[in-house]
Amino acid sequence: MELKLYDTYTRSIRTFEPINPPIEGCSATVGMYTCGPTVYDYAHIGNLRTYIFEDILRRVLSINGYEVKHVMNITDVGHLVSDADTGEDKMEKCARRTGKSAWELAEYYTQAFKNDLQLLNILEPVIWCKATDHIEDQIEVIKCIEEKGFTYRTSDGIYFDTSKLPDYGYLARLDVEGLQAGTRIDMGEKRHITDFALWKFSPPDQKRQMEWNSPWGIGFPGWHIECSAMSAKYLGRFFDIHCGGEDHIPIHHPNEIAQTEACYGTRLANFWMHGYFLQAGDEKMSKSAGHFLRLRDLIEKGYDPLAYRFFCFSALYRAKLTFSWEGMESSQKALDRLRLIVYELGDPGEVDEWYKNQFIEYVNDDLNIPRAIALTWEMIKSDLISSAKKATILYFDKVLGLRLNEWKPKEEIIPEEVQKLIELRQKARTEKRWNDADMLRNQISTLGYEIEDTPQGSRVKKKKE
RNA sequence: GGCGACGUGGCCAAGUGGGAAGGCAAGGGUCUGCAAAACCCUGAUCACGGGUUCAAAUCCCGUCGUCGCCUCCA
Repeated sequence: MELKLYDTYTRSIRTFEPINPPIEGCSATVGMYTCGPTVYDYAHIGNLRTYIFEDILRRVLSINGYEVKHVMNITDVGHLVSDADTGEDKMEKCARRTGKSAWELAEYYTQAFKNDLQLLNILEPVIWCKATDHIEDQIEVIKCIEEKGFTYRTSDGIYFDTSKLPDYGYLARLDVEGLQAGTRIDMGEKRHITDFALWKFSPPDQKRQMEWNSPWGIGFPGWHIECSAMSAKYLGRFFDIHCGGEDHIPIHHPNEIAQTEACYGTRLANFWMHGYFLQAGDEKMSKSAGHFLRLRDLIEKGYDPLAYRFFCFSALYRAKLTFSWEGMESSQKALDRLRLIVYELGDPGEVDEWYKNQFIEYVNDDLNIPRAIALTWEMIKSDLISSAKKATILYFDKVLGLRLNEWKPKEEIIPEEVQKLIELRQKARTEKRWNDADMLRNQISTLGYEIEDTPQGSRVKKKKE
């Protein structure tokens, strides 16, 4: 079945074909590079939305029969606080603030990030690559760009001269002259507003925690070069899909493309895909503005990380999604219901072909997960036999990744005090002393437990605060 | 100021030329000693005003509104 994906580069939906045809007897391998985190702080749930989108993409590629070589970078150096290339390095700044070393911080936030991915059931990249582990590779690419004549030197670094690429910024359809006219940022010694640093020199008066020797002097690589260097190293000079957040469309990705075009003459990736922002109420979530929620915050409020994953399924990846606690509650409830239904379906039998094909059609239509979810509910309500429903939904879950097969109703540990009251109430009920029974139910409720009477007897569960 | 996106039932949102998905909430019902849970049922002239068309939520123009980018950001 055809897989259609939206490509930001051409601003159109295109049929996906892998660049490298399959070797006989094997599935085709698809190269996928996803811009990873800058590890100077925790990820917020808006960041995580993008990684969930990329995970869905990867899983959809898989069910289409592709082997996915998924690479994600960890940016642990060189990401400046300003695109004017005049600000500080985020890692160094954070290190100074906390009194820890930049290396320790990078390690700490990398682990925190990986932990979030795991909680969200996001498949681990096949290759993780850290910017600081690839300094030599980055220097090589900068040398190559320099040899081709695209660089110039200022007092604080080596810069990329974007005016030498006629189609610079094509990905974002940048109006370079318009930008130039409306200059709002400090140009420093840059020749053009869109020029960016490839290599920054360490400040002469200051010893940086992270710095390396290079043909141009002691310093550190610019933010964009790592992606060009590492993607070429692991996936080749032209690979299948490059992903990131929508915020990368105007700056980071055009710069990556510029570097790669200058050095290798390719536009880096065949498909450019971008996840759109999670809105926090009226505005977007932002680290710099200081208002953001972490996955941890959701967990502390009693939500399951996978309920957040499910929440992200309510909108297309290419549309903004508004976060609210009401929405979170809605997703948690829906997921709880789905889990119980799936659990009670019993053992899986045969996957239903019609629903399977319908599902693939929806997810292959530029990852229309909301529609796939709607189909899931329809399938659940259909008159298929239980074993077919179970097998079919477990097939869906290869893409949805909700761990539906692992879920079991929680065994409640009931305190003895509550257990006694339940027994008393049961006795009152058999003796039809309804007033006593209701009173006991109130007492149990005060202790934080809810009672559900079923034909098999009373079931108790802890109330959610 | 420049560029761009969006405006679908109470909330989150699919649908982009011909029957307005789905989830949550709400109301009604079945069940229950009463509840709860579960299940069933119910609802939208698609921001507004023009236009194109046999036919428009869907295309075109205008108005209003919201948001994003042009500072770092997923």
